[in-house]
Amino acid sequence: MALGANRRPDGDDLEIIEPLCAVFRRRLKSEGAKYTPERAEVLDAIVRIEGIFEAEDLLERLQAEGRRVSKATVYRTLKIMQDAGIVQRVLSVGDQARYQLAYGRAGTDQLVRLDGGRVESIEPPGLKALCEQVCAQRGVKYQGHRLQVFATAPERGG
Amino acid sequence: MALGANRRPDGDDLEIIEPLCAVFRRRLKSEGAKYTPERAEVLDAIVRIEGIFEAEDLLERLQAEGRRVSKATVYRTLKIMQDAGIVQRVLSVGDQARYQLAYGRAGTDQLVRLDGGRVESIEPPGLKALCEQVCAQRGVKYQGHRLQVFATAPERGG
DNA sequence: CTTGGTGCAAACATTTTGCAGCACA
DNA sequence: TGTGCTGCAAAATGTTTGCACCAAG
Repeated sequence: MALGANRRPDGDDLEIIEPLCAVFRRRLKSEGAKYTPERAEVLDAIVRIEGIFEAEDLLERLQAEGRRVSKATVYRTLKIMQDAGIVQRVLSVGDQARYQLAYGRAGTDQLVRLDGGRVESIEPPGLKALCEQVCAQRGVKYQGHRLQVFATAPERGG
Repeated sequence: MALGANRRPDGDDLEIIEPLCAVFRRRLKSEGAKYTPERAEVLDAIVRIEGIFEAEDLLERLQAEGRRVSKATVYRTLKIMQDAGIVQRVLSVGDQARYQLAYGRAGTDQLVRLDGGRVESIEPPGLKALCEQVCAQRGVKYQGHRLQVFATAPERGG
């Protein structure tokens, strides 16, 4: 289901879809851009992925679902969404660009399960202060930070 | 100056070059690989860069200095060094893979200048402990972490 | 000598871009 | 109705690989 049309109030993602969609439309309008079905599809897919994804994940997912969205459009939309603050590039462990939903969800800090790929938000106490301190020491202005903590399931027989 | 030959005890990088070179040679030998002049050049360039670099930085630098090392060799050497733990990939802000010396130096945490793109390594005190604590609380095994702190030049008139 | 390494250029994978027709505002 | 958007495929990166000759051990 695309975002703009036929939205029903019973989806469990709606709490996030609704405002996100609005943010996106507002942003698009503010720069004279259009809210097209393709862009809605992309946003919808991103929301449903619920985690970190690559451009190709989106493309595969959309095509597997029979959506008619081209590679070029996925990349173009992703770029717009980055500028709009809807998605953000996250730290990549490997080669490709990876993104995550940046709106409505979470802080910027994550616990990444290396076994399975699940990602959850964390809020380590005092982290922001620590980062601000680093900046203060170097005489630069703190603008933000992002932390990934990597973990695996605890050992059983070890 | 390549690493293996003509080393003199007055260089200020030697304290790091020496053991690194040894580590590299040992590693190469352990897998039946050879210690070639090209590999020495690459290692030398990496040490002299003293920070985060991309493959192309190495290539440019080497070629600007008249070293005869090809792109392919730079990439191949970089891969070997990664496996050997001599360099590590670090978080990329843009598109390309970035590396830094992983031996004797620095961790994975960075201060990213949003104005200009400079990246430098930082070591916020207690960060690792904080991350380990997060893992402990969730009952997972800490495997590592990565932090990026974003900053801009301090305001002057604001 | 043998085995692995090098440079080159072609192959690759990912992301970007030019163009002609199409659809949103 | 006009401007921007789409898909396609070609171009543009950044990285890897095949091959013939060369060098380290």
